[in-house]
Amino acid sequence: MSDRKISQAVIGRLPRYLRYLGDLKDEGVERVSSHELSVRMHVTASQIRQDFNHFGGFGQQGYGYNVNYLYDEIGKILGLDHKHTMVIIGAGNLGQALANYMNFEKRGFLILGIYDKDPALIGKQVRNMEIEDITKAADFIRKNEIEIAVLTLPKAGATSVVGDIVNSGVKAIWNFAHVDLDLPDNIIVENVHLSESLMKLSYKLSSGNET
Amino acid sequence: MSDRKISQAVIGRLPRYLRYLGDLKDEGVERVSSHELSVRMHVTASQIRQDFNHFGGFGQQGYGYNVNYLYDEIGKILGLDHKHTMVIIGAGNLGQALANYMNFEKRGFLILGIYDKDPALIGKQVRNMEIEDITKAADFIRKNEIEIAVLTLPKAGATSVVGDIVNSGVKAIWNFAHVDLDLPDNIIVENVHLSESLMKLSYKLSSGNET
DNA sequence: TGTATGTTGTTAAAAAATACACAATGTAGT
DNA sequence: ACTACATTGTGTATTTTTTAACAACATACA
Repeated sequence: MSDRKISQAVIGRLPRYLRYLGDLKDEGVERVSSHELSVRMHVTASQIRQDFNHFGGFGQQGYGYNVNYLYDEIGKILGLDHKHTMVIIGAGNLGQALANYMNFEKRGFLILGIYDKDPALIGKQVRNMEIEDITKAADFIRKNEIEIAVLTLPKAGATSVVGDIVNSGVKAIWNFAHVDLDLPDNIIVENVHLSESLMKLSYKLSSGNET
Repeated sequence: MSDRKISQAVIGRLPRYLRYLGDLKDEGVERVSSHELSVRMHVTASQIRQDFNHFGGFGQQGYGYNVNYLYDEIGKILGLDHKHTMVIIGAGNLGQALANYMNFEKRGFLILGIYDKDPALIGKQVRNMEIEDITKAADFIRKNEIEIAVLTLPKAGATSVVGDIVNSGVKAIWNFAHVDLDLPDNIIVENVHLSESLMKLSYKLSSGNET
């Protein structure tokens, strides 16, 4: 119960629950108990129940959870029950890779534009789109009420471009640039810092050897 | 002090400290106090001091921290004071994008091979490498004592390939596939689940609107 | 219908992470 | 050398997160 602020930790676990429930669905499993799920996922059953209870509790005593129902409910919580529109800002290697990645579309994330400032890239075909001049991005976002801007630019470019993008009314930024964007509170930011992930890996490599 | 197990939370913050210290270096700043840093980074000064103290404390009372020294020390903790070797398993869009991403090399992460099973990709030039048949990967890892395998494969491919890779003596896996790899304890795994990141973004979009 | 069993939702306890507070100690200026 | 000031390292308190425990309730079978 309670609509109190859900902690980041809980939210961060939801996509993983969804993935395992998807697997169960594919296996044709109809019901699952928190205990069974805990064994599969290597977490405690208690945590699973606590997590689900933040949203009201989806189970039934003596029965467990209905896999399909739970899958749908978590999907709704994560906003996967409706479409989201995105544009990619920065058509370098990573930007193009994301544009080509089909799975986002399956989940309802539609990529409607890809932009760059490099004249050598503008006009190039990527999947079903043509890379356009980055100066046209803000206008496109405004006209089409795009929700999400994906920032796949080098550090320097990111900070200079982000102002225009934000002013165009975009609601969220999926940020792959190596900077912490300083944005108004109403703009949602989700960072993906690949190099930080790699450094964590490197830490584990180095610290593990000492033992 | 103390070499007790450092929590994931602390380790996860180190790369960000490093980034800000790098910025300070670039600005020519010689010393910084935990308070100054806390203002820049939007965290508490207390947390900064606590974090650094896990590794012995790098500061001086009445003075603060020497930027260059602290930068180097954190770099060492993260294992950035020596080179790391990697191969990329899966030469799709993402694999190629990572291969082309120069910044890893600057940090000492050397990409020495890229592999795929798709005959249409094998032989293709990516940066300074040629995509090779995935069946050759394990041998190359063994001979060259490669530390890190980057897994940029679809789900199905990942699970079938990972056994050979692990047997070849690789120490760590940087996993971009949408699976939780079930591996021996001595293998280090760092996951990058892009779709989970996007779902978190989506959650924030959906939950924010209700308020 | 009744009883044994299974499993949740939820309360309570334990553990972990974060923030506070300050003595100890160094700096810098006179 | 002395004093005023700055800032760390660290012990303690607070908050958050995780785990354990169990009453309440549904199921399933006799």
